[in-house]
Amino acid sequence: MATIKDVAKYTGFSISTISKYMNGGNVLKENREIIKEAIEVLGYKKNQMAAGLKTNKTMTIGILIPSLENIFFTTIVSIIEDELLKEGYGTIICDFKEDHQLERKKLDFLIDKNVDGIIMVSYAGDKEYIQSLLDKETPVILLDRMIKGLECDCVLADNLNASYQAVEALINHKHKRIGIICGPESAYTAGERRKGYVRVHEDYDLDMDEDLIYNGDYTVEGGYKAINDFWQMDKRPSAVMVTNYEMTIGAIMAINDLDIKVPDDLSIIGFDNIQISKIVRPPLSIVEQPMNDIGMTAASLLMKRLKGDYQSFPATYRLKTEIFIKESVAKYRED
Amino acid sequence: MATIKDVAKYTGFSISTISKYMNGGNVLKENREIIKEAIEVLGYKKNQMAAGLKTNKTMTIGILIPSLENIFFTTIVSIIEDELLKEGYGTIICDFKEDHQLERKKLDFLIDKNVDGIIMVSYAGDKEYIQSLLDKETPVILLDRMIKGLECDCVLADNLNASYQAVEALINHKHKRIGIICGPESAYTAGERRKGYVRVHEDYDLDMDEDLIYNGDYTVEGGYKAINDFWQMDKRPSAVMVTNYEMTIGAIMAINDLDIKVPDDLSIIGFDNIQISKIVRPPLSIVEQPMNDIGMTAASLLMKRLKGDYQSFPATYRLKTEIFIKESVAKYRED
DNA sequence: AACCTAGAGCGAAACGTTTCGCGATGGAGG
DNA sequence: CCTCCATCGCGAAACGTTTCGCTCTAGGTT
Repeated sequence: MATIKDVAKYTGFSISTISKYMNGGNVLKENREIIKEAIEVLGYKKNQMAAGLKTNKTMTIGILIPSLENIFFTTIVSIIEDELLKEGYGTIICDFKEDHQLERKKLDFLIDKNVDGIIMVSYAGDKEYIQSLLDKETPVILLDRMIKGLECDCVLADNLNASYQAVEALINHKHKRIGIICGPESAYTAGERRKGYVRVHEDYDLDMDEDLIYNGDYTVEGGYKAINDFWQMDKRPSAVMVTNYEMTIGAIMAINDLDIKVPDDLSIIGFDNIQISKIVRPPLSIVEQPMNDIGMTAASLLMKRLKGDYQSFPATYRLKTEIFIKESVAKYRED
Repeated sequence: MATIKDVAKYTGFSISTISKYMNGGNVLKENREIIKEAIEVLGYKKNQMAAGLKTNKTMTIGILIPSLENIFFTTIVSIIEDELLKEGYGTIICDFKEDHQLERKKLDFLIDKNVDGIIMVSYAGDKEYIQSLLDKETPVILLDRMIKGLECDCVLADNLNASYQAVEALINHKHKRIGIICGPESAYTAGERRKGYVRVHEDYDLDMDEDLIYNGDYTVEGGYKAINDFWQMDKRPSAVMVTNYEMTIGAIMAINDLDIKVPDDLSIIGFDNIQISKIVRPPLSIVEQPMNDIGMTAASLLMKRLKGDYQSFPATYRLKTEIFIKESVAKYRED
């Protein structure tokens, strides 16, 4: 492998001049050509480790997500990865299998790897630890969920309005008893989505039945159980919205098992994965998060911070969701 | 950040002794204790970059897959990542968005990052380039598809037997006209899955109609079109097997749109994702690849190579698939 | 004509490790 | 008692960069 030394020898310049060239410093135009050619001929590539030893930069970003099997996160990661690559940054992607213990461990691992910055989805929300990273000038971008009381950049979907609009659509279809299958109280997103539900009821002056707010746990089983519970009620809801992908799956399974007719017996709006809306019958209405936007925004915000631009820190980007109403939602009719 | 120097000063030993300790060399037991404590106190962490500069090891593995949005791959990646982490290796994960051009570019990127080894799913199958890596003693493990004419370690599912068994199951249900929705001719996996179809027909002495072998392209649209084509035939198949996940989705969409009754009008076996088998009605029969096995095997094979053990190179691990027959498959009845 | 300044290139120290070869010690074997 | 060898620790060079401060030149400003 050719080193900077070889290039220096080949061209007759000093090592420092080559280094200058490599880093975009002032070098005479004609000499630039000479060096460029030499690099070509020798196949010289900068040794990141050696450079990093001096600069304390690894040109590597750590990405930490709850699960690599969750397409919502991996889609975003894929976008981020591409954006960062354009700037010469590599990414180390870790998942913590939705395990609070592991989250800390994997985060530690990333830090050990000397990443220059971190983009993460935090469940545990270890305030002190993340603060200590920020103090060390390691930029951290929070994805999908904020951490209360922590001053940190954050990019997420507008969860409140997402559920607001979904429930609003149901109200416009004349539904009066609308169920919502929420996530765990501990999850930031779950709280926001619940708020949207509450607010739209207020705005439309609609009575709210606490029993119709189901506290799930963002798992398939949770969604399954929720529908079963709703169906055992004396006064069943005529419509229901599910607030994440896994529970949507579970809800559909329950609907199948209970032979509930959609949308005649129940209207339903799911969450996150547009693809499943196509394979179930009837086509499922869906709230879709702006994954592309989230990825792009997170990447460019991180780049900004890496360049030392801490303008408007801490920034929070709350990006608009989209709602697709399909045949799984119908006008409410009294039987 | 404390360096090895600080530890040396603190303990009174020389730098080289500390280094020796760090790398498991011979150090007096009592001194080991002293050093251990010093490291604790000072919070010393080895600087990978400095170490790597000497050893030419980054302790980083590159993983390259076609798409981060394909749960089959990400599940495997997640397992690999965990296994490698146990050995202190980090992973840089790239996807090439199913784009042959990008594959090479991303691979270059990984090489530029000085990864110690590579685990990849190759579509383009750039024989020369991968050979050049192997020549440079950079271990490469191929996942999911082999590259013809390249001597390289490889871990994949037993695709031939996967489709053999699926079609065999249909034959056992008395089906005579069985359709198969294959992948593109260029894909190694597609060829194997086709072979299984052919072989089981031979073994059971069943007539084979070439028209029932549909050459798809592993996309949702491809699966959709395949079912439509089959349904326009004079002599429709009574059962069909789909040979990847995306086409399975497409096939189900078509079945819904055409109002085909499963399994009365058509029995169907899908591929890869056990989860969708639960949310469609009736429950879908599925061929499942041993993702866990694939990941574990790939990781441990790579570790072996990294340690310089090139025993039985090139090794090919062909892992058994599992088949789950559900209600989407029924006994064939003449109408 | 004298003075400045910006541009261009150079030399050397520094980053934090690993590793090679050497010296010291001490116990085992003859 | 001498030799030998294994164990333990040390010093110094090396890995491939970046960067600071220096010199030199050429052109522009007074």
